[in-house]
Amino acid sequence: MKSIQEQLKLIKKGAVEVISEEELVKKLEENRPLRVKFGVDPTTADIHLGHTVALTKLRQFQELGHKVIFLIGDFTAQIGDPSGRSETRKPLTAEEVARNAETYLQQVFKILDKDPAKLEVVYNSHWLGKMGVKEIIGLASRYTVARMLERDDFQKRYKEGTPISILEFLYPLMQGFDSVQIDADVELGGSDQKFNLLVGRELMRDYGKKAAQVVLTMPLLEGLDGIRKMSKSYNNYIGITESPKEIFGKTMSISDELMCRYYDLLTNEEPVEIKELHPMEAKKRLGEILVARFYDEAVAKQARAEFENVFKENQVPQDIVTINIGKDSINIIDLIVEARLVESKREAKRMVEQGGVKLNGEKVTDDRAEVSLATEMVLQVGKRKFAKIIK
RNA sequence: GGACAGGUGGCCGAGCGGCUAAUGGUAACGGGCUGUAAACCCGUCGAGCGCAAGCUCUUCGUAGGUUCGAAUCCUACCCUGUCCA
Repeated sequence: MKSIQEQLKLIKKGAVEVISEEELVKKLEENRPLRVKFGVDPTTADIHLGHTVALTKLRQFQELGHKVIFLIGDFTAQIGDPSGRSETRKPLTAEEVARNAETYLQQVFKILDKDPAKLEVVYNSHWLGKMGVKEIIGLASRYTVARMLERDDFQKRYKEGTPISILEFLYPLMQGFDSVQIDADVELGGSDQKFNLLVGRELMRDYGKKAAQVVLTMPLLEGLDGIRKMSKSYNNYIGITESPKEIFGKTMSISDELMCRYYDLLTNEEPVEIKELHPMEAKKRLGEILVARFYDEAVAKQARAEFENVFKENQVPQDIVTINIGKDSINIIDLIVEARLVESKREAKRMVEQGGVKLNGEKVTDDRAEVSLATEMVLQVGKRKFAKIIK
């Protein structure tokens, strides 16, 4: 086992905050596998690169000989969280949650070690589902409104006059109660989770635990736009189950600045080496690393080759959909709609007007053009939408 | 329980009887530049018909109503916030 100092160094790598380091050292000195809690809400099935930041950290804990307690918030997911923005999240059924949790775990196992000594998967419906009103009230009595409003997100919304439901006050409490149940030594989370994690600390003390959990927060990964955090609802994410082509392609479209950040948070590459490369080369490498992580080396190389083929040499991608029209000739607009490359005729027409439509590499400028389907041809709309057209 | 304010296109946010498919910003999409970068510039951005000028349908919380005509006025309901109790 590594020395305390070495462990500490690795644990702190990339982290935003450790609360508190002293307590962490004390726990490490006990020389036992620590129980490292990490919770997710299985509201969506797919995980993306943003999640992998924390997962990678969990993996490090495992490698240091600690045990990850992977908590599926199946109970909380069934309630529906009104938090944040305008759209209230709709409650999921038990089946949906179970299904999501299953696929979620499947993906998580790509990163975490499944060894039961190092990984325990728990569901919070186990204890939360059994709580009675009395116990819930008991839990609620341990925290005050003033303290709740300390959370900057609540504070902001309160000042702005946007709604905050009581349920949202309950979330941190339930999450904290999970820590009590699990007997967590450490809880890991994104930096936006700081408040909730801290509530867990206090609740543990309140429930008479000898030592409260140490809080470790990780930075939030910016999404493809480079501004907002990576999130499904912003549609700026790279999902780890996406095709190699997509992962690679999306990676290539990020800014150089963001690329550095991704290197930082998602890889073990040395920053110096990267700086020496041409940015494009560096980015291709990043794409390869990412694809390799979720698939393998060979697939990564292939994704890169494919990319270079398509964009540098203006070739058509390999795996495009084939559309069977069943007619001898067809109007170009109808063809685009048939091929489902756009959603309406108007949009198809705009595409043609704007010069974004190509047939076998030739730009189509007339929206009344009749296309003869005697031979197989390739239709391209915009930079990345392709379809093979056959009669 | 009472008084007041508000709910508009993916989001933010103007409009407050006809000139409004609805200013502006942002996102998205197309084109240019390039490293399919980013930034930047130009353009598009509800749908159907038409070569086109243009026509038609659907959209401003929900349901009704007034009017030749409503996102705009009235009524009821739903939702949100503020202040008072």
